[in-house]
This record gives sequence, C-alpha cells and structure tokens, in this order.
Amino acid sequence: MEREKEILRNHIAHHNMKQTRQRELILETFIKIGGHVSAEELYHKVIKRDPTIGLATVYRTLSLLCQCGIAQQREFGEGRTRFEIVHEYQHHDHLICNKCGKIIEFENCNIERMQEKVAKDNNFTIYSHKLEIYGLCSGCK
Amino acid sequence: MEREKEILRNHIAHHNMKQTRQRELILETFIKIGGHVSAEELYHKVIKRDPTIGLATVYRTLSLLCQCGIAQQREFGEGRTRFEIVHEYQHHDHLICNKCGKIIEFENCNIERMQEKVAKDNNFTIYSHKLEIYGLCSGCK
DNA sequence: TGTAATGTTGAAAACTAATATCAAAATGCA
DNA sequence: TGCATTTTGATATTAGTTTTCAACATTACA
Repeated sequence: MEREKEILRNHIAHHNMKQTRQRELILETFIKIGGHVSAEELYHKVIKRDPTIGLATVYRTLSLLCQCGIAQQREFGEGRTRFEIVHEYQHHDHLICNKCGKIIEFENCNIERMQEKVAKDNNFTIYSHKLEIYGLCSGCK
Repeated sequence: MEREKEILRNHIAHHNMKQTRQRELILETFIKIGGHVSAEELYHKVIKRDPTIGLATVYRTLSLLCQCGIAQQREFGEGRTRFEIVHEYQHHDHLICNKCGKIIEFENCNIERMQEKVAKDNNFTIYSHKLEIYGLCSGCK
C-alpha cells in the first residue's frame, strides 16, 4: 500500500497535479478490495467511507492509477471494464470459467519467457501483456 | 470461405432459423475484409454492396457467427468489440503497439502447450484463449 | 497566514456501443 | 400458393463512460 501511495504522490508532484482527499481514499479502497473491480463496484465501497464522492471522480482516479502504472484495465467480455493492481515483481494471468464466471489467477514464468522470445523475433518491446484462458473450472465440468 | 458458408448453413438448418440474403452478404463481407473488424466498420463495408441493410442486423449476424464458431470477439481496450475469423487448425495471438496501434499476429505452439499444463494443474478444461502482448513495435521504438 | 492562481470535484448532461422493440417483410414447409 | 414463423430495418432504450461547468480545494508565494 505504501509503495502505491508513494508512486501516486510522485506522479502528482511531477505533473503539476494536486493531492486530494478523494484520490487518497479511492486508492486506499481500491487496494484494500483487491481482485478485479469495476468502477461502479469501487464507487459503492468508496461512498461507504465518504458519501460525498462522485462516480466521475472514481472513474477519473482509476484512469490516473492506470497512467502511473498502479492499476491495469482488463475486459473479460462482460461489457464493462475491470481494474486490478499491478504488482511490482510478479505477473499473473487468468483462467475464466464460462459457466460460473469464476476467475482463477495463475503465474507461469515459462509462458512469460516464451513471450519474450516471440517479441524478440518481431523486434517488439514488451510493456505488458494479458493472457486469458476460457473454459470450464473443476466445479462446473 | 466455402467452409464458413457451410458451417453457417448447417447451424441455420439445425436451429430452425432461416437462410437470408443479409446473413450471406454479411458473412461474405466479414471474411473478405479479414483482420479485426468492429461492427460499425463491417456495417459500412456491407452497405456499399446493399444500402438497405441495417446496423442491427450486422450486430445480430456477428453474434450468430460467434455462436457457430466462425468468428470470435476480441477487446483491445478501445471500448468497442472487434471480431475476427476463427481459423480451423491454427490459433494466433497478438502483439499490439501502444503507439501506432498496429496489430501483429503470431503463433507459438509452445505457449499453447504451456497453457494446457496450467489448465491441467488447475483441473480446468480449455475452450479458448486470448493472449495480447502490449508494447512498442519495431517502427515505433 | 492570507491570497491569488490553478487544479479538482460532484452533479448532471452528453456521448457511445450495444441491445430490445415492433410492425412489415421474407422464408420455407405443406 | 398459402400460412406459420423467423428475420429485418428503423427506432427507442439501456448501460458504461466521458465531458461540462460552476463551486470548491489545494498549493505556491508574498
């Protein structure tokens, strides 16, 4: 949490923006919730702590968090955007159940290594990636 | 193209649907264009050949093509859905340039094999997957 | 510490992609 | 051909997201 607050403070200082109560609260709440959260969901958690905060500010702050690399957008084909924390060292991907919608996270360095090879072959520099595997989870077979 | 027409005809026959001029034209145009097309883009190509066709029908037909496995939805974070042809044997993934938006397709069986291992470890059955690598292409470095 | 300049906010309006509605038209079976 | 049923195009509607704008908060500086 402290790392993310630091990143945000830094980003704000270097882009003549202003530190606000709202931004801090939204960041805190976003990190506390964890997982894959939509703007609407985050908004509902946020207004429990401060009912005066508007939905637009949640959208704006999420966009800001993406800009400074704290959060990342994801779309799982539901017609709405979800956001999740970007962790410093580890990267994870997703198994998504088509039946119950469950999302299982996994890590696999071999896949990452293979991606780097593909990128090199194409003279491409990787910033980030998203891998989603769709199918049936153990409970839904 | 013939393979896809056959699949569609088959699907229609088995779901007491009706073969129509519009569906045939939209499928033809979709395949001719190739690549990653949005409903709006496809619509504009389609009305060049038949100006009476409505946007809603394009949406409906794309949805139908996804149902019978001819097309697949993809979201590249632009806030709109894109559609692409599903090829019979090969599967490809994407390198997406953050700067110029260029999309490079690639295939890599090793990554696919690695995914199968992950799925097995999680007792998960794969139906499909999407891998997108974001960064800078050779021309934008 | 007060003040001015500038950035940020909340509420509401606007926008956009996608879906639903519905009467008219097309399809295909008998 | 006649008829039940599906499909269509135009339009309205929905839902997520972004924009607008006046009021407000923050920061730098005197």
